[in-house]
Amino acid sequence: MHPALKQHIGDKLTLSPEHELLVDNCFKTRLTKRNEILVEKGSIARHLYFVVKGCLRVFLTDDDGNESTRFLIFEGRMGTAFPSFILKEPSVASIQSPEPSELLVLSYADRDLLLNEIPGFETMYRLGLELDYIASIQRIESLITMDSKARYNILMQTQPEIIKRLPNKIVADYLGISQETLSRLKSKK
Amino acid sequence: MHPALKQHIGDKLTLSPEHELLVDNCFKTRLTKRNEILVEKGSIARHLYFVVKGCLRVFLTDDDGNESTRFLIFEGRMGTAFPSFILKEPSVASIQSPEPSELLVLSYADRDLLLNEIPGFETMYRLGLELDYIASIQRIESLITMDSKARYNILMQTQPEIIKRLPNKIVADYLGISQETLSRLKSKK
DNA sequence: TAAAAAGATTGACAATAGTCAATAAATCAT
DNA sequence: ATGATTTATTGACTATTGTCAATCTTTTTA
Repeated sequence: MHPALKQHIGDKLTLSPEHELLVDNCFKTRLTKRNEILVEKGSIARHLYFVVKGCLRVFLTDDDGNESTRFLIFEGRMGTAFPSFILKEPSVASIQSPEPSELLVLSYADRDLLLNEIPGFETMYRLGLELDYIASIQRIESLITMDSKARYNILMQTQPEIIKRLPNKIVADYLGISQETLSRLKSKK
Repeated sequence: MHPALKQHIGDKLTLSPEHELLVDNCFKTRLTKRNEILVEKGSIARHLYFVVKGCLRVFLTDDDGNESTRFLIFEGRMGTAFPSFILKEPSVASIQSPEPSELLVLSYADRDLLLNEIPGFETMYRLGLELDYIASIQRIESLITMDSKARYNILMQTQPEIIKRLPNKIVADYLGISQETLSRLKSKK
């Protein structure tokens, strides 16, 4: 099994050699180029992605070409266009890798296989889901209670790698503001 | 078992008589008055709530007394101050019942008991969690991509009961806008 | 049912953030 | 390395939304 994935599982789940092999067979390695699109808006997101190296960006585009970043997924974390993946409906969001990336890809069917076959896997998955849900609740909170400057400061405290690694444009639409506003926040503060 | 809870479980899970009794013993009925506080900000949310009648409001307050509604939970749905419940940390949010309500209350320990004892319970719980997570993702999307009028229109389409049943002030801070702005949206549109 | 409290609306103004446009800086690809 | 492309910054202006205050309406409760 890929060491990064092994580390991700950590002590949350102890796998027998057979189960470890099963996990290993379900996750397929995929390498992407800078800005490569993995899921096109309108198609169904059929995979979960574990980021070994690089990052993924789940983003929305409107008719005027405006983009908004829904989620960013960095090393050691899993994600996808979740509503599409779960509901098996065409995705509102697209997914790209803003940096050249190494991914481990798990299909929906293989996720179900692991959930059904490996004792404890569903519990581990469910605990991860709870944490992701909590993160999204906290993002909602910041959006309904704070102005753009406060949201920027929080982001700087909690996920500085987003600000450091990604272009302003992406940081801005992740915060739900224009890149000009972000540029001004940075110089004023 | 309370018929509303039975309906909620529906065909998602078939319970043996013993397990049905177990579920029934874990959920305790609680009646609340209008605007009664169930969880005070700063305390730990130790329960999950299933709403039989009425509704619950999970909301944030700042030092100036401004309120923001994080979630609204209506009949037939479950919820709580989720980050506090899961992480067992003091809650940033408070919970109140804006209407007189009938609730079925499940403690953290009893939730774990059901997760461990009843085959299929964790899967049902996990599927519910996925749907709640999806709803929160869609809320994030509306907050980062739409202006207040568009958010109001979406809310009108998807959850008109919020607009019909609850005071403007709560609708407004659920949308992340001031009540004056909401009032103007309603008259203009 | 009447008085009191809470909620909703409207106006005037202020503040925040967005848009468009021009320029500067940084990054990429050959 | 250097020209080309993308990204970032800044200015001027506009639009949206928030705040404060006054008034009107509805709801609650004594």
